[in-house]
Amino acid sequence: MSIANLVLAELGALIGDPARANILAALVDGRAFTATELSMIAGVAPQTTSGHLAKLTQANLLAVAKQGRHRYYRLASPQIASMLENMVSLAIGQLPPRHWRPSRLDEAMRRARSCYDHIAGRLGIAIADALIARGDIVLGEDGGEITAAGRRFFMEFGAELETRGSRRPLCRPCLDWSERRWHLAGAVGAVLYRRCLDLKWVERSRDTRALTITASGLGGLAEVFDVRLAEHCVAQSS
Amino acid sequence: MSIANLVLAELGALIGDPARANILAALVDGRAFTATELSMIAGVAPQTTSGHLAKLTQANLLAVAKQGRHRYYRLASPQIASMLENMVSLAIGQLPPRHWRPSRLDEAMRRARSCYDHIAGRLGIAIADALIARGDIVLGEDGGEITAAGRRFFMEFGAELETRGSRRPLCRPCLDWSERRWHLAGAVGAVLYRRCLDLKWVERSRDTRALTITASGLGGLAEVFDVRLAEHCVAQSS
DNA sequence: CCGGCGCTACGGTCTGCGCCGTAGCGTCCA
DNA sequence: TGGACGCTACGGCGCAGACCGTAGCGCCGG
Repeated sequence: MSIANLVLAELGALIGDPARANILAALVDGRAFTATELSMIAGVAPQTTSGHLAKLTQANLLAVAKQGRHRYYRLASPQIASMLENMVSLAIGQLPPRHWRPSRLDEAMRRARSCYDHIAGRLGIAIADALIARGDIVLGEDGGEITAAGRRFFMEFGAELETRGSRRPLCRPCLDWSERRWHLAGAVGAVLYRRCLDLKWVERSRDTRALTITASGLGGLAEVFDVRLAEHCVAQSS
Repeated sequence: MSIANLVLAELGALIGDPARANILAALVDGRAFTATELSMIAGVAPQTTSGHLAKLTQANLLAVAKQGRHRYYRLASPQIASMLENMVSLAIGQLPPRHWRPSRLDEAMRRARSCYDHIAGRLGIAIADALIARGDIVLGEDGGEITAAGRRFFMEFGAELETRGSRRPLCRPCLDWSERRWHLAGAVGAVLYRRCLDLKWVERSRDTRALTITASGLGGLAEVFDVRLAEHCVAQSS
């Protein structure tokens, strides 16, 4: 059949290797890592990792930025992060229904995590729900729009929406693997995440995508988004 | 890292084999095929195909139905079709920008095709646009809703929405690989497709997912959905 | 200028798995 | 009931590719 499923097979094969899957999964939070860091993450030697990175880059899945003697690799586009989360979401769903014990990390990830450059997990969904419920955002078939009220809110909130020139979709749904629902991606998702970081409402951790909600974040989220997360939803320690 | 990216690698590896990718791509239109038919499609011997089908079934990507001495394989869920189209969409987008000559088949596929059990391509998007523009459907963050007006329209249109009991989402966006926009999936997409088939507005072809828009379909679509497809958008021959 | 470091290129090894030939089981028809 | 057909199980072949050791190329700091 046509070229389409050749491409499909190639893409699948790229994701299909455990080392490469580790690399891609590590980059889903949007951060850039050096080749050596990724080799640690992937669990293989730097030489092998280099080959993997070359393949992924040639397929335009990764973008690379030289900085001195380091090479920083990151996902080439947010859509790729969405697709990966989508695949994980579906794979977990299709998994044989053995009830695995939710690990502590998994629980933290389910609560709130970064997905490329926006927020996922229960927190991400709660924010999306709030914005939609109050009419600030309408998700359309090709990504959705921000209403006039929404623009006003974002301005008050201190989240500058850069609408000039960027061909990036303002607002796009991204399927959540833990909650099996959609959260906000696109420029809106990015600017919300950035603002929450600036306000120190959430903090990213060193080596995982899980986000911790701070005490001030708990108050702020409740006030601004009417997001009332039960106490047990906030990290106990830290 | 956690179990999530092991699952990711497994899923990728399943899709990553050319024979299996062919099989999956053939099933994306929602039809069920026998093992032998799929072996022809995949281009490998029946024994090999049998192994592939077993793997895909064990991973819950395919569902199988025995009928006499035949075994009909189909995708286990519409979400899988969405994910596959999503992957193709992204892979084509990431492709090196060599301008390939659009083949006749590709053009037919871009015009209108079936995607699992709903309509994709320019036609699918036009219908989605129309329904959203007139307020029959509002796509929400977790799939969208049908308005009261929408329910009225569907009833008049003769498309029965089965809301009882089914846990299937009524309305869900599905990314279109040719147009790079969202079209309607879920129960709404299915019932629309079914109705268009019943009305003989579109006809499926034997061995491809491309749909041909009939003359009566051209009129009906214009009348009901205000979809005005230019003449050259309708199949010249046949 | 030299040594250390990050990264990549190349060659060889080895495992995994895709593939088919043969064979066996169940189903349908004459 | 015998034979054709659809499908799957098993076993051996062969190849792609993942992996690492060695080596070479840029970039940095002293």
